[in-house]
Amino acid sequence: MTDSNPQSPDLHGTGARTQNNFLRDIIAEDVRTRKYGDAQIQTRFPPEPNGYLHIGHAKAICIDFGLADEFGGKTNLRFDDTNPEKEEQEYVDSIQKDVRWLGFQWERLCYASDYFPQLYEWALQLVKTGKAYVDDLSADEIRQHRGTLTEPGKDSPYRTRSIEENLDLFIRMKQGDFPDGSRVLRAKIDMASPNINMRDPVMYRILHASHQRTGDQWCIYPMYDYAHGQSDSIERVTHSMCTLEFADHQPLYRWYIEQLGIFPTQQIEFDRLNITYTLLSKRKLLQLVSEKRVSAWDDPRMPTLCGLRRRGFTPEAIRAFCAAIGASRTNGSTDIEMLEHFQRDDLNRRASRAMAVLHPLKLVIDNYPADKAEFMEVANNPEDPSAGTRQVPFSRELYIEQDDFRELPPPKYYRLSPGKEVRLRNAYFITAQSVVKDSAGNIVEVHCTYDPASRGGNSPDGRKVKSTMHWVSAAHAISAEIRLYDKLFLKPDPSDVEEGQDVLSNLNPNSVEILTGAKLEPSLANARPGDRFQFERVGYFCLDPDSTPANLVFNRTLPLKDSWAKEAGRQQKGSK
RNA sequence: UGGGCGAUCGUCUAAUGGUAGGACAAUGCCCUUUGGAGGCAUUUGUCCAGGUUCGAAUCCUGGUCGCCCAGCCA
Repeated sequence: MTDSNPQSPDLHGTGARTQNNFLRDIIAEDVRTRKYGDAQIQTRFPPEPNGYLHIGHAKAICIDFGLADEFGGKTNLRFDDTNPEKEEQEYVDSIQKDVRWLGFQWERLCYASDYFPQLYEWALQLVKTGKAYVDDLSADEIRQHRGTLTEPGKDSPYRTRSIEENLDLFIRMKQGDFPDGSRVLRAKIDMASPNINMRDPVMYRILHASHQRTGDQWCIYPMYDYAHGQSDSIERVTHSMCTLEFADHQPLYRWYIEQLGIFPTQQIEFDRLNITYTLLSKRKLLQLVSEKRVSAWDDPRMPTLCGLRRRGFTPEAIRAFCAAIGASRTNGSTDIEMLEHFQRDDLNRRASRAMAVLHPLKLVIDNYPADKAEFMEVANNPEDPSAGTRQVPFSRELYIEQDDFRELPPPKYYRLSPGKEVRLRNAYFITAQSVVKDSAGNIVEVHCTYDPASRGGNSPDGRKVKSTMHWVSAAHAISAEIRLYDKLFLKPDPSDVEEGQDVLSNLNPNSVEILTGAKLEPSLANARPGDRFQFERVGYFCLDPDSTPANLVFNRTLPLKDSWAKEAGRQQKGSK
């Protein structure tokens, strides 16, 4: 951090420094010049309740809530519920839950539907001042009249209707005199505008649909473009942050606000979040769910907040990630490693350690008494002494990881092999002596001897070992189901598909692997759903809600970084 | 080929006419009772061409490339 690169303080207790960005600059300047007088900074997070929130929304939430908070302002949660055909209460509920889980509290809970009466009054006003008209053209005809990107549109034949007729027709639209799709209310702006959004945009459509909040009270519904800017204005939102694709709509929002003479909210657009190997489109995520390519919205492979939560991700890590990526107006794609880094960083500091053997291999200590068992004192988190210690049982027969033994060790393999001495973490030094194989030649047991003087993991003679391995006592171990998750998509850009294919063709067929024979240290029997652990030398895991005392289920949040895997990969590559 | 927006290490992002910096990733070394974590070091960048200026990532001109817009979706 240098003087020429000032950064904001650590705002959310995430430990991550927040990058300066142009949004903060704009707000800071508006505060400095007292653009809004004594009024506080007001922002809003405006989701449509038509799906579950994902990590892309987390970025927007952190911007909307974070920036307001930084300048002593407030943020409303507003549901942009103007399309009853796609919206559901289930989504309204999940969105509130996810925003809270992320760690934010809204000032007011609002709904665009709360403004339907006001919006209707304003529409009446625009009709009366000749700024809006009822169009009888069909959707198809309206499209044909709209022109193209390079050609201007043509006026609708109904554009010159009298104010009286427009008023009568619009009122009757609202009364339910007409069927769906028969007419719309349009703003009278400019069919030749180079900005297509200004070519007499539709304000209201007839929809005899029941709305999740207003029921059958309305049969005309405002378009998003007619509702959004005014909703911001009603809430006296000072800074309305949204994604880049809405930049073209700004002139329209301003037009409505000017015609109506209401509070002018300032809209500022920033770039949408993209992450490699990840799909961030509500429509496509809905497709994954409805076509059962994943188990549900909260499938741990989903980038939804509920999916990430179930996977074991923490709100602190997601906030730190969002702070680190900042915001700009550049289209790009953030490496998934960045997200994973902040999650590992958080869990490394906070997660309790435990020993778990995913692929068990029996280890027998020949010179350890068969009837003996002792308890080893083990640190719950070496990064955090205040996390305390626990007692872990040790006995003659243990399980170790299959990967931790090689009869013929490759170069730079430091783990157990015949004649080699290693340390069992927090226990003893052992030396491999022999193996037992089944009829197929598979190693089913490794026999070793231990050094009783090395209890706790150090030899009094100062002898060093190259490797430390985790273990669980066979007699005391508990079993669990382990779900190993990997990337849902094969390509960095999932939408990079062959002609005629869709994103589903890029689905990773091995995005989940279920292990049923894992052996865990007994303390893990007390875990509760949502509890997160680091299984030492393996990765971060989280107890799944599917878990029962009789069948524990752990989700792998992320594997630990594994420099041996990298070395082994290098060796394999080199030998080809 | 209309309009809008943009282009800085491999990736994300700072520098607002004055030393191109940080994070992720990568590489090497050190350390380690997790081949984890940590420490140190290193590599890589201003889209191109002109111009203005003592000085340009920043300002100007002209290109190039990318994204968004033709829902009665949001």
